[in-house]
Amino acid sequence: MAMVRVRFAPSPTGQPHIGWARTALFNWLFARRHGGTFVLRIEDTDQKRAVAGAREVFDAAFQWLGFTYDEGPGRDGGYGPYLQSQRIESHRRVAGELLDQGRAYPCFCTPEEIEARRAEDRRLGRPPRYPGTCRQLSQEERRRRMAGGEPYVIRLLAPEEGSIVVHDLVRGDVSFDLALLDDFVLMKADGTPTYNFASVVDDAEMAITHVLRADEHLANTPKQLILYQAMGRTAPAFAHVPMILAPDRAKLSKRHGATPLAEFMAQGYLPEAVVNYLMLLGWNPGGDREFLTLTEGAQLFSLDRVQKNPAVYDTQKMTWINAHYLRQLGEEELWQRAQPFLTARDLVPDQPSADQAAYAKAVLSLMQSRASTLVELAEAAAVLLTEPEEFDAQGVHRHFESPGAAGRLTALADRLQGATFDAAGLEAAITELAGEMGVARAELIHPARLAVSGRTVGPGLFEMLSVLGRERTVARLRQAAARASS
RNA sequence: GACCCCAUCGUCUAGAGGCCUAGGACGUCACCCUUUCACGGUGAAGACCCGGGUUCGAAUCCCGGUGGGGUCACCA
Repeated sequence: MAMVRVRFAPSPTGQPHIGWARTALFNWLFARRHGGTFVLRIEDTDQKRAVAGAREVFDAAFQWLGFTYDEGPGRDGGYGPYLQSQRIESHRRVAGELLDQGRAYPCFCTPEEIEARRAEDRRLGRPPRYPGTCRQLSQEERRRRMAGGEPYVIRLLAPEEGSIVVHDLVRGDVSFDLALLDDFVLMKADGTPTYNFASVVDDAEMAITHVLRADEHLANTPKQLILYQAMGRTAPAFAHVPMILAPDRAKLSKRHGATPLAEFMAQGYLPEAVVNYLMLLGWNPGGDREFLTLTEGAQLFSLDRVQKNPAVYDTQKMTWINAHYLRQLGEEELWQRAQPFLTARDLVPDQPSADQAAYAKAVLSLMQSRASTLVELAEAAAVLLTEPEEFDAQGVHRHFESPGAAGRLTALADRLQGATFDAAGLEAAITELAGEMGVARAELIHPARLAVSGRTVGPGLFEMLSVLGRERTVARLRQAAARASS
């Protein structure tokens, strides 16, 4: 295979979301797998909807995801410009050539006329189709009206019969009836290109070899194919990957289910987990693998294992994958990742001292297997990082309001004052005290957990106390004793 | 509505005519581990959309239905 060049061509509108990331990812994986180039092109043709700063937003998204484009805005590979709006000269030139060759023609119909016609078609149950009014115009009339400054669009002179086959790398051959294609618009009256036209000109000029995009574009492909024919250029290969659907099976949209990446970031998802999940949504390397890194994916990716049917995305599974990656982080790494979430909640200062950092790390490790996201981790860590304020109501009833509760807590505080503060030492001390008092260990353990954390659930008590340290432990026990029943 | 795509547990999927008594994972439910909660372990429930063919044999091939999705712009 010749040098593979793929492109990801988002419009600058809105936030990068889950579908955005999946399409970018598949393109990147394909490029890597074949030693090719992954190009980013921003389709900002529609200036009305252009959003300033899109490039920075995209770069931030790529940086978070952990992979990025080889060529694109600010990363010239000799096939620029990478902003579609900057290729306007080419769009006009090619449109002019098509006009000169008689493969396209100016159309002076007004939008109102077209719309009326379309409404009529719909009413009669006919496929809406441009009737070809301006097809018949003589060269003289065209020249005259164009020179006269009458507004016009440029339409492709599309073939009227026959069929065209898309050789799709995921779906196989898909045939379309050309009689159903009308003379679609190439250049709008304002002199800017339409999507199908700009996209084709750009792909051709950028020497794109494979177009991997979402399934929703499959129906556009015959238009693009006849455009390549009209331009006398070889079309790239196409591969339409299945769409990602919202949990209710509806198409993802800004308003519906297309969760922005920024939100996953804010919710404390790890990018490697999101990427792992996305990679396996609509593709799999065969077998039972659930965990895959970008590097592994880049070695294994192949279009013939891309699914044909759309995939509903399910946050539960992504959360599970996230929890898996979270548990695998070492203490230092965990701290690095969690720190922003801790400082955002004022659980550690912006510039923690060595002691504060060490304590936070120990707490994080303690909570690591009990959280699925960094947000959950921070919330779990808060229990030990701050003084307990609220105590679990049922726990209070059971452990603080039982007869002798205060006495047990005080006795425990007294005993732990002089205990060795590691898990083994604490266990020995508590076991011994329970024996002396003639109560089950649990009679001390449960009230103690509630006393130091305010919760009835959490890490093993001995580990928790050893992390908490003597001072905090004893203080919290005494405070709890004060409010418990004697 | 027309055109196109698709169809395996609730979800993601394995499955390329006999290996399928349809496998795995998430989720759900039990049990084990245990000082609680997680983690981990074990197990259970849970699917080939329907109907016709083809074949000795079909989840796998063909046809038809049904269902879901997409596209039908001077949006991208």
